[in-house]
Amino acid sequence: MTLRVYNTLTGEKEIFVPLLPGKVGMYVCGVTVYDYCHIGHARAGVVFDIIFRYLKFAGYDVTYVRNYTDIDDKIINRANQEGTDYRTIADRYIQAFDEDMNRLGLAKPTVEPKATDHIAGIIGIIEALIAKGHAYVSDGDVYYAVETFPHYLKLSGRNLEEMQAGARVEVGDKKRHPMDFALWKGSKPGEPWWQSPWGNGRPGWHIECSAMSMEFLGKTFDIHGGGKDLVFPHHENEIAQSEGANGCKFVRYWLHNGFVNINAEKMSKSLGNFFTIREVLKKYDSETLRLFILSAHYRSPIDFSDQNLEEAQSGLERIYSCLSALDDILNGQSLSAEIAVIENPSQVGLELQEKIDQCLPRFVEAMDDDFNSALALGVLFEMVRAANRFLAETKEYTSLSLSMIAHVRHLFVETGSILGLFAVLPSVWLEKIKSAKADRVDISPEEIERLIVERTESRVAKNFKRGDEIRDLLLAKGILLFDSPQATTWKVK
RNA sequence: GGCGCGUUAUCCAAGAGGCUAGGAGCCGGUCUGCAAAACCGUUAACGUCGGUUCGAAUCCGACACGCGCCUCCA
Repeated sequence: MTLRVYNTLTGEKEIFVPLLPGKVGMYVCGVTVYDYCHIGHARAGVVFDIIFRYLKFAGYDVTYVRNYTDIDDKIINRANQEGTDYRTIADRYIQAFDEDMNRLGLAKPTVEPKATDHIAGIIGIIEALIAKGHAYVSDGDVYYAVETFPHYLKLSGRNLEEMQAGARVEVGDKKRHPMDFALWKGSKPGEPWWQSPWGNGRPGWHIECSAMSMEFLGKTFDIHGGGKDLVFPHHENEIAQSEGANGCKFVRYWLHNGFVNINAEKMSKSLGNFFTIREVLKKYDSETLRLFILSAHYRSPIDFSDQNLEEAQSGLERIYSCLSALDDILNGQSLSAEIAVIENPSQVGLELQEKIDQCLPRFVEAMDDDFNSALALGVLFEMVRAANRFLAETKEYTSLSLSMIAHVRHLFVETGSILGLFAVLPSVWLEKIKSAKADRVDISPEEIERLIVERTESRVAKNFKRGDEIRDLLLAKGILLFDSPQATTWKVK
């Protein structure tokens, strides 16, 4: 397997070769903890979660660092609004972040450092930058002099002159150049502060990521990720800081995920068109949200809408229904060695065997191509189709067919562990969806059960008219009935 | 204004010079008292105009439309 990744720095897909064979260092920008996370954060979390999982699956020893930026103007503003201190705000939203990511089923990163635990490292880098002439002190603040770094803006492919042309950059009177950015901010009265060679103050945005990545991954490491909106200025500034201070390459592969849109427009706090993760998870199951996110390539924009989430749910239901049927057979059948010493696999059996053989290679091929989860899911849906067909046409399960079914089931466990899907017992997941839908319907399960009993009695008495009336009545309330020889079951449309 | 990205059937969405993507849906069929689920079958696509090529959704150019970054943002 040869992994190829799209590198923002070069604008091309490149063969992934880690710095040290068998090891990967990966840093992903987490969040500034001043509010609840929205679906955009969920996407970034899920995308880098599957990248982390896939790298491990590919045999790498991955060190995955995802930070909390727990000191920042926004946090301070929020604290002032609520009349409390910055720590209270930061801790509250760190906890909320952890809850949200946990519910989304994200694997824990190797390290989750906080900016405020790395003030010494931050100060060290700033000192190095001043010593090398990349930074200057100005009235208690320290600024990075962007003109001293020749590669500035190499990631976003711009140049300083163009940036200034139509720019809305305010020239701070403390700055030498309008594009210079703060490394250290002197604290105003009432603001949190740490001691530094330049007086009491706090770090600027950007520097904490340089410090924490260097602490855990070294001066040069393999992968740095984040949302597209971080390319400029955040990641551009990180490069300037780290490469300016260390004099060596900072990051080998830059990966950026696309936005979540609402009606084709970017979801963002400033536009006010965002949904928090916890809001969405009230309505949709977390694996549904995951499937929705993974059904598009991570670099493309995705449009968040009820219709798209419901389609994702239907798709996931299709998979879980199949898995549930597989489980029923595997749990219900005991292997009888006597059956079929010689088996002639049927046509559907041969098809299924072919899909089984191709499943993992095709899945891996898709993921190797810049983590093409949408294509990988397509492979799994083909597996579902082949398995359903096999189940529908197989009357007696021989040891061969049972082992094929077990193999299919295992493939979903294996690929699911990479995508973070199918982690729930199928019967439990299906039941959960059913009851969640039932909550939205204007009729109680007890009432439904009562009507089903009445309908069954009518049908036994060949009173199909009454039976159909009841079915239509329930259908009008969004309840579908399924008759089988054993019993009548129901689900919400 | 600068830089960049996108436009695939009813909708969502992969693919990227000749090889069935996939999902949701529509319409037939099997099953069923009639249905549903499941399965089978069928349908349909590459924004517009040029160019390169034996062959173009795919490469090149122009145009149109949409979006993003250039200000805090995942």
